[in-house]
Amino acid sequence: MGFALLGLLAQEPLSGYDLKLRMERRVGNFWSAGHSQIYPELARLEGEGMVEHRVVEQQDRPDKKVYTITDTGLHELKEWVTAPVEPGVVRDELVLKAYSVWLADPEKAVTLFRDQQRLHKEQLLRYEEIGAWMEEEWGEDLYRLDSPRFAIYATLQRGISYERGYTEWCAWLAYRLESGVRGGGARA
Amino acid sequence: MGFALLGLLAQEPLSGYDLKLRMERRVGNFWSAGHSQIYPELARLEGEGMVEHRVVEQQDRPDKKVYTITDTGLHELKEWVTAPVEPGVVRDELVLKAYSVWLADPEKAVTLFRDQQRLHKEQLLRYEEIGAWMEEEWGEDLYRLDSPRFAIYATLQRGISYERGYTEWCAWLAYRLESGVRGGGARA
DNA sequence: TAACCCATGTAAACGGTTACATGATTTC
DNA sequence: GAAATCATGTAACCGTTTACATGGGTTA
Repeated sequence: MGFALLGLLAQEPLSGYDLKLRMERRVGNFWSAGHSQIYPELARLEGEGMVEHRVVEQQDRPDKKVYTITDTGLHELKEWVTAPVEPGVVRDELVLKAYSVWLADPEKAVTLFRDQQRLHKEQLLRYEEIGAWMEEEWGEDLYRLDSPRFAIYATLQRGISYERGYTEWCAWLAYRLESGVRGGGARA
Repeated sequence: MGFALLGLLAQEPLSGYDLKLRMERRVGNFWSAGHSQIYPELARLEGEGMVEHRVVEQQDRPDKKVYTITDTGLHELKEWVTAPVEPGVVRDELVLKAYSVWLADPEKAVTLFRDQQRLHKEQLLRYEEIGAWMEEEWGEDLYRLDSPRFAIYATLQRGISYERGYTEWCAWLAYRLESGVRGGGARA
């Protein structure tokens, strides 16, 4: 989790509250955390010398602690980025449901998977819109390997490929459920 | 987690150890659990009347408890299968790394993503082989909506679409990293 | 004889979610 | 006057992972 915060702070100094807002919107669409995780984690990172903060006083709003990544933190983050990853476990409740779909009423199952197809399709369209916006607004930056915009665009591409795959799978399964056969009857 | 166990027990009675073996191989490729989670969970499910067990004595091996799903358990499982799902958070360490890849040495990053591409490609090929085997061996069953084989095949299809998408994304990113530009230089 | 498989459990640690807690300012 | 935003924290709970624990039988 700490590296998600460091990844954000490597781009710009932010308060815990700012980080919370960005983490709720899902960092790179593939991570998230609530504020109750963020504040203690910032304290931990500061204890390890990865970040430091200064208090910024505000008139109309509560004062805030603005965190900055340190050289140590930046170094650790860089090391971590290219360090090998062990394959993590993927957990997906819908796929687990699919595993027992043979027990279900096919009509209800169709409803479930068509609904999910629609939701993932909507998310796909949102991602594609954002992608088009980035291409227009950020242009050449998307090809600069040392630009954060390139990295943000890269994670968005994974979002697009993920949602496209998910949508297609839902559609495939819903179609099979609609046109399939129950019981010992033959196909064709 | 309980529904993963119920889903397996709906197909056939199994011991805790049998369940452990199947859960390690990832139920439907999208769930897993260790034995330390399974045994207490089975006790909980039995307490709720979802499963029951009888002790099977063996000569050459330790005795075992074989669990069977009850009518209650089967009913609960059926209800759950078509119940709506709240969109869960996807956490992917590699995508989180991609989010900070602009800080990294591009050569090291290429190594990371090419390695991951290869791993996901290999998994894809394994899945596709299994799929081809199922189509050959299970034939018409893959079209019978009330056959467990249909459901297993359906989850495998998600595995295939997932690994294909992942492989393509890794390839896309690695390619960009190989051919990309560093610093303020223009593209083309 | 050492390692591995079968078989079943408990305990500690860890990470994440939900709930508790406070308080000022601004918008409806 | 009520609700939402800004801002920061703690505490309890829950699910998962790792480690501890035992013990007989088989294979290399």
